[in-house]
Amino acid sequence: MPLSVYVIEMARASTTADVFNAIAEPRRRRLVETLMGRELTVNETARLVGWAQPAVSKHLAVLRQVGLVSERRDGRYRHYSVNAAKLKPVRQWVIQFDQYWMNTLDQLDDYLGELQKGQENNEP
Amino acid sequence: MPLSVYVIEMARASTTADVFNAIAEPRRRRLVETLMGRELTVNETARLVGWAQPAVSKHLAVLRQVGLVSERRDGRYRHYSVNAAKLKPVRQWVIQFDQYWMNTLDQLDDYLGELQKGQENNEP
DNA sequence: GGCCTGAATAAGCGCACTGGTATGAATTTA
DNA sequence: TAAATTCATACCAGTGCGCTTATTCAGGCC
Repeated sequence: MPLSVYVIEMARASTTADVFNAIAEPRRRRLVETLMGRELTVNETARLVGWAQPAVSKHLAVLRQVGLVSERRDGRYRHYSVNAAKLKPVRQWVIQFDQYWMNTLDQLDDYLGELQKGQENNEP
Repeated sequence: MPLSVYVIEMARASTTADVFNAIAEPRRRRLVETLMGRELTVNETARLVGWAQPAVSKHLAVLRQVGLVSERRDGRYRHYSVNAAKLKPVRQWVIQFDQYWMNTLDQLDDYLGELQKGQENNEP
């Protein structure tokens, strides 16, 4: 008699499994872009991107479950904002391979340009 | 009489739709890491990661369809390698938000450390 | 030809996602 | 209290995924 084990068969990782899965959906990336650096209500966001409100709410729920956005309640309004630091695993994973493709001057220039920009934004 | 249109309803974007979806799967990220900077056959790869050969072949097929890996045929062997530059869209998308979370000295240090490493690898 | 190895592909299973519409809950306003 | 606004959630449908096992395809070797 074989030993049976209950296995949760996961056809494809849940969208809320991690940040990688959450941002695989283009519309969720669009939401992150839209909310980055500011705070918007659901309806404001829906108007900006031009989608139906339930679609926005549901995508925001996924982003919230992986911690990419936070919700602040204010009466019947819910203000959403982005926790950009939650993108760190993705950033780290991609950046580690830079040495394998950034081998032309053009690409190195882009890289230095981004660094410059980042430094400026971190200066007092 | 309403105008009917045949719509291919895609519940979730295909894993081969773009690089974001392709690397959402942890095992495919593992394959990218394993193949990065070298060239391995399917069986070599399978032994390294410890999975069955069909699993490796199928994940490699997905990565190949989005251009993340290339296949070089040599007799009955197929050597796979990574096209790291295909990660550029992901890299660009994530990096653009650095200014929103890299605001401590620690994180800036990490950033500069990575730059240093990249520069060294690009020197003759 | 026959056999072995390397690799891709097929079949079957269970599941969770997406979009749209409709509904429900919570809060504010008249 | 009733009406209106904001937002979340339930429901439906169709689809593709990932795993495992078995099979097929292709090339090399005797």
